[in-house]
Amino acid sequence: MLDKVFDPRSFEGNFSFEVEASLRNPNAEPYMVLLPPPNVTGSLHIGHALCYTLQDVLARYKRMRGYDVLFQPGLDHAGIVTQLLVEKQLYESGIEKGTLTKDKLLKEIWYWKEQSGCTILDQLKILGISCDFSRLRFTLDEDSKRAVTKLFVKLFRDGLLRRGERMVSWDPVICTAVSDLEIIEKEVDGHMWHIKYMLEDKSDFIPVATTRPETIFGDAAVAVNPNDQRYRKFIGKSVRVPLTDRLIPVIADKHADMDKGTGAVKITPAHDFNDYEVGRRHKLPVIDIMDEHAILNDNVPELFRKLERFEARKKVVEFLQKTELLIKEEKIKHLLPFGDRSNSILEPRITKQWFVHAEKLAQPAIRAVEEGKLQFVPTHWQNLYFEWLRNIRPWCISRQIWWGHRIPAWYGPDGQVFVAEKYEDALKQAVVFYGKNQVELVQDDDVLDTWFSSGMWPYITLGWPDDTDELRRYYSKMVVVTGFDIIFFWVARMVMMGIYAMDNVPFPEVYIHGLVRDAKGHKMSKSRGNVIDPLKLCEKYGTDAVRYTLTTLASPGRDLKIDEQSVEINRNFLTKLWNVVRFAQMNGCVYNNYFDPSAVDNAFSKWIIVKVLQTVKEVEVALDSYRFDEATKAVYHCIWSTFCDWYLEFIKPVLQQSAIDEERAEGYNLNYTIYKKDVRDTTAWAIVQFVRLLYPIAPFISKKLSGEMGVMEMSWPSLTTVTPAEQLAVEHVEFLQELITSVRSLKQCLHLPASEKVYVSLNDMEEHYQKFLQDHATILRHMAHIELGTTEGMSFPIAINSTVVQMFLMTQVDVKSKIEQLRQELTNLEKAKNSATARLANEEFLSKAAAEVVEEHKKRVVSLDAKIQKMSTLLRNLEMA
RNA sequence: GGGCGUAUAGCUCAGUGGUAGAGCACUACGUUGACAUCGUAGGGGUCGUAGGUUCGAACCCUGCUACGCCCACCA
Repeated sequence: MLDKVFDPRSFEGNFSFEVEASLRNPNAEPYMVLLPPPNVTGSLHIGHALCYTLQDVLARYKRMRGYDVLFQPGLDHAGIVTQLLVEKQLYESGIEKGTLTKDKLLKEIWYWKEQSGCTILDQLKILGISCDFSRLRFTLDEDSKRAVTKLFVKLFRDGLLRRGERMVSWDPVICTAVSDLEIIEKEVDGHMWHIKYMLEDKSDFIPVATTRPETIFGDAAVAVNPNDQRYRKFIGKSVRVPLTDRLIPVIADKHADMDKGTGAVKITPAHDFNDYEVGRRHKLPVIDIMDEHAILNDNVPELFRKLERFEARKKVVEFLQKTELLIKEEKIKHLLPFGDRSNSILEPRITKQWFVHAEKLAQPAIRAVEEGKLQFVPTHWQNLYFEWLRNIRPWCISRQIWWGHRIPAWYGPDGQVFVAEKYEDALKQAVVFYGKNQVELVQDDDVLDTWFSSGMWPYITLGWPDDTDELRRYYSKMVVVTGFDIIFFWVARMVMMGIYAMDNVPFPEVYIHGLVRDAKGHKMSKSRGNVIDPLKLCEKYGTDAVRYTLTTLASPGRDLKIDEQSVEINRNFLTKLWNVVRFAQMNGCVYNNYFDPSAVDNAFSKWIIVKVLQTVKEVEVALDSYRFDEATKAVYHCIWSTFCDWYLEFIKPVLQQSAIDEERAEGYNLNYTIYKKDVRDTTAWAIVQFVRLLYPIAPFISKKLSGEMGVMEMSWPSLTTVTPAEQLAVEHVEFLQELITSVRSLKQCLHLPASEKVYVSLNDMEEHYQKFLQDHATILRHMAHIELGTTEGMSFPIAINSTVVQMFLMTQVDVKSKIEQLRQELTNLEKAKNSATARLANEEFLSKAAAEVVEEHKKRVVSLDAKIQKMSTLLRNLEMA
């Protein structure tokens, strides 16, 4: 027996889903869910909870539908994030940054990974995520290293990867290059300084505007637009770089925009992306004035050396003012690039880096989506994917940090590069290259962008580069569920690298969920203080309630607004289900394995079976199309509004012996012994189906309750077809529902107590309805204190479906308000009739609308007309009474 | 500057051409046997706006407005 009080914490811990997660069925259709590997440093936030819950719903659902499901977990080493975090912790424990050797720091990070890497895995287990933990992979484990090295070498040999000196975005705090995606643009307050660049003979000057006066020492030219009348006379002349003696040319270049700044722009090839290009066009010298920490180097006048960039800026402005070269200073707001990890302003910098020729890899990835081999759900996200891939630039994959995949490249004494999977192979190449046996090679110090290994995740986890059974079986049979914010970072790269290595898309569908926001629609953030901790919610309301809430909020293409109240509401729903099972237990409803839903012989059971099967179908359709919201709503509605509110109320008199005795005494002709058994079996059967439908979403309570009902295995409900006899039962029950609701409503309107006895005449209805009502007189009495047959007292019309029946009342009541209401009802009926009639009078409607629509309108008019006739007659009687 | 999304009841959201929906909130009534974490009934919407297509538009098309997001540029 279940406890009276529903407390999810009392049983959740009893279920571990690891065994079923690891079961493989080689004879079934393969299906894989690829868990986006969380960072080793991570802990579960609400976004993870959503993403992982949806995946778990899919995994469990597919398992129940008989698929061979591989739910693959993993952890990401998350290069920069992890290294920064460990360095910070070491710093807090007294170890200065930069004092540890590379080996020691790596040892510390590995140690820390072992300590904390399990945190998020434990949290996944709390959330009930049923991935196969026995297959857990790490993006930096030995097999991953082998795969990453292999792919790197393959890319290099195919000419898709090269090392080159280019301008990259440089993070001067972490001291590494970063990729375009790791840049966050933020608007900040700044200044625009207008500076005089004096002609060589000091006869005149060109005004130049800049936001970065400290970079004047790197200037190689001043550019003006060739069409700019103001400055045409200066082209070809030389101007002096302020605060120095250096002369630079005035050049004509379209890059100079006449409408921006002063129209004359300083060209600093070493410190600006555009200027770098201009410099190349005009073969200007590249003067690098900063070191890796963005501190000014020896290429600037002595006064400014060793100054940090912002100090230097102040000082330069100060000296420009002193020397009267400063024309004016304006306050402006402008966007600046920040590193997403260090939150420092990035510096364009020329360095040697490894680049992937992404443009080439992107083409088949674009085609895959164009040709429908890969579909985004919802579809519109493909626009974002296309936009990025069609404008993709070379992907800088080298990082000047220590934690990550070491780049498999070695350099000879003259800098010649040898790329190979192993040192020995590189050495062989070098021996051949130099034609001597003794060559000293040094391996590249850099590591790879974290997303390089993540991009390979679909096949790394299946054993690539080995040709494994799993790889053949599950690759391209998987699904990826993730947020739109990593379509570029991860999804696009998995597709590019997947097609490149495997010659096929890794997954045919990718589901993109929304962002979890707070109740007001604000992004959750620590600084805002509106972060919702999913684990705390689980603790308070139960994991199932949290999972259910996230699932029901997952409407396609929308962000999710969540608050505690919504979790509470769904907890209430689970409590309801709990109480349903208690009710079943109290009334001897036990699941019978041999119960045949098509053999039941009473209308109510037939009706609820039909409703349950409809719901099963709805849930299947919903989950097959990633409509998580619809799936939860269908179950919710069927359990609460159909099963609890109606079915259980219908059957209470049957289950309660005293009522049955009474019924017998009155001589009705139903066999209540069979009836009761049918009803008990059906109740248990329905509950078991509900629990099965809910299992993917709320596994803990489902497991618990199915156990209570005597079922352990979690198979998906099987559908049987609905026969005409069942259809009639459905009609009867729906007729009864309408009658009961209308009588209740009528009583309330007349200010009568619900317990007031009323009479319903059978005269106005077809014979099979009469018989049905007579057979179930107890139920009418039980649910609405309705008696059948009498035609005395005050008569009230009740419109049901296509007919109007009469309710009789023995007591005198004030009918004024009811008459008012009935008049309104009559008006509404007439309005509906008129609108349908008007349409039928329209010849264009008749000729152009679909035949069944016209037919439906005709039927509607006939039915409405009959109702109106009857209703108005009865209303007149009432008004005269 | 280019692109995407959203706008339906007080709130959160379903609804892809044929009689406007759900949950919550609200109002009234109701608790001694599944459940007050509840039940019964009820009120509440000119579907952002202006046009167009159509016999018929919340739904399709165009413009506009508001909010959110992505990309690019910025001396």
